[in-house]
Amino acid sequence: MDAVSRLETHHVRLSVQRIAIMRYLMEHLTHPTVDEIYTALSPSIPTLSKTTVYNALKLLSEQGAIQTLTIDEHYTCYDAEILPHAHFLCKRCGKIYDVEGGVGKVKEIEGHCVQEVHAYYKGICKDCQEKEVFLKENEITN
Amino acid sequence: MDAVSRLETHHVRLSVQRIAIMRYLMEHLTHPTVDEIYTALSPSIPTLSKTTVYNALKLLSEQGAIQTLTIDEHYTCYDAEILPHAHFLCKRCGKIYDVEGGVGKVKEIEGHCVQEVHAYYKGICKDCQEKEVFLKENEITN
DNA sequence: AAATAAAAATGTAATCATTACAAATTTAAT
DNA sequence: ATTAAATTTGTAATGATTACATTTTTATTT
Repeated sequence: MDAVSRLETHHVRLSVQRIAIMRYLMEHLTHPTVDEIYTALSPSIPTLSKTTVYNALKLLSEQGAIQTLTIDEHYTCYDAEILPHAHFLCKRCGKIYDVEGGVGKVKEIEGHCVQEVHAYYKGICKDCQEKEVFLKENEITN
Repeated sequence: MDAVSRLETHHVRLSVQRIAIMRYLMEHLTHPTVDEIYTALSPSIPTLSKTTVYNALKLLSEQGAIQTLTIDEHYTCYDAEILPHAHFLCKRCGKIYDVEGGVGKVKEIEGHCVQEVHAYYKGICKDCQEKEVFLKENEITN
């Protein structure tokens, strides 16, 4: 499914900016931030405003076309993968990984209507653990 | 277990401010924000600085004496309940509920070392759904 | 108890992500 | 082409969080 179809499916009116943002997210499943998206699209859309990126992401998220991740305390990031899945935030490098499994999709829990299910894991990722071993072996400190 | 013991268990050096903050969190499991804590403790500790609250919460969280919740996009809140449990954020009223069950405690997932497990649900809480019915019955709009 | 050094608290200023808002532009329909 | 509504844009404001220098507290030693 392409970006335009995704927007139409979720009843988002089309615009050059929205399509570009939606497509960027679908092609970059790395959970980018507003700044990353803005910086990446600025060259091809020179008039693009950061406010537009904020507005578009807010709308897309509200309409369910994308997912908003508030895993990191410092900034929000976005995910075009809308099927329920869990994330892993590396506290060392800040990278966010998708992980298999995670919590099941419940519609209701203890009387509350569940619209979104988020499962967050935090720790030290595989890559950083390997670097850690290397650093220790070579007596290098941070 | 009292506040002082909790701090000592997690190797946090004692101070009047840290004890007060720790005790406040243990007595108010409502996931308060920095502002709520600061406002609540200011009368009894008139010299209290908001920076101190930030510093203390950061340290307590790093030491595992409390849990930091980044469920809400707008502000961070804190929880003295450190046993793994899931939360439910009501998108209507902003209240955060503790919910039973949630994700299991895994130590490792796909090679990543898991230090914290967070499960977030978002939706409309029971209370708000009931108010919604009331509003519709009486033709009152937001 | 006085002296000393380390740790912690304090207050102000700075930072930075996000939002508000008004003006300009674009889109879609008539 | 006209018109109205929606969208984009840029600037300014907001507000949570952090940096940092100073002051105060705490714990230890003499």
